[in-house]
Amino acid sequence: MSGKISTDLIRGNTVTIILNVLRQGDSYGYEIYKRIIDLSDQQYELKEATLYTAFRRLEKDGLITSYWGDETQGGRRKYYRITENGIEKYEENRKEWEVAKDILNQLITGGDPDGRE
Amino acid sequence: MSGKISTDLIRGNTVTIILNVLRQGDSYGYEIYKRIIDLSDQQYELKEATLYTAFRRLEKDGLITSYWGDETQGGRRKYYRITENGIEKYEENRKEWEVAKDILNQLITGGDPDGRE
DNA sequence: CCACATTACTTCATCTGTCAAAGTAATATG
DNA sequence: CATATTACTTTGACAGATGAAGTAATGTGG
Repeated sequence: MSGKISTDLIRGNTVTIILNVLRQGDSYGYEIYKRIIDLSDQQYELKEATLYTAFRRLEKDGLITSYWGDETQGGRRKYYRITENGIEKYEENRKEWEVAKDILNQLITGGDPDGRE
Repeated sequence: MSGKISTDLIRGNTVTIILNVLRQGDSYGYEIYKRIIDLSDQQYELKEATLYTAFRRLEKDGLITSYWGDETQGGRRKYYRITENGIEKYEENRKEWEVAKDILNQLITGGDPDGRE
């Protein structure tokens, strides 16, 4: 599993992916990490380092906020919540993806000399 | 036009896009540059610097070869031709894109709380 | 005839996102 | 009690994309 698809094909979608998970409710790093592997049918693993660096950026940009969970006993968990701006950003990115997908299809399969298009 | 879609959404597909153009016949830098803008309906411009750096890489990797055109008068043109390995690479990348597209759709729109999926 | 747009190619420094690696620390399990 | 798993963090390195600057020839409108 994981690493099945080139990371460069995902690049630029990381933020949208994280925001999409958070749209479904507050969550913390490790859970989001697992959720993404799950959503991708074990075909893509967003590495932890990437995930946590993205959190920093998202928080700095005001697209998410964070708070520590109140686990009295044991493992601390830092929860993330999507903001209004985050939701807007998600909607934008989603639309952008729909457009990019079509363009990419055209660029990758367009003008096919084998007539498969 | 151009720059409409984020470059990070295209990243990783540059090579596939170039190989796809060359599958349709030998071509030279500037023509390929124009062709990509054209194929994308003026929505995406692969910058010249990106294109030419990609040529270097592709040639080093044996996916394309190059030769100077015999324009006796004026503007020199360096033509590129796709190799057997290049064609194989294209087929691979194309398949990888098909897979990545589905996974990305799932990751970006999956588990939608608005029930749009 | 000349200024400017366009064709055509090149190089280099910089930026950004991704990730390997290494680490800390607690809990669960056999 | 050793090992796996959960959970979070930081840092350095790398690769691909691009801005910017440059060279040079040809075409074109005035």
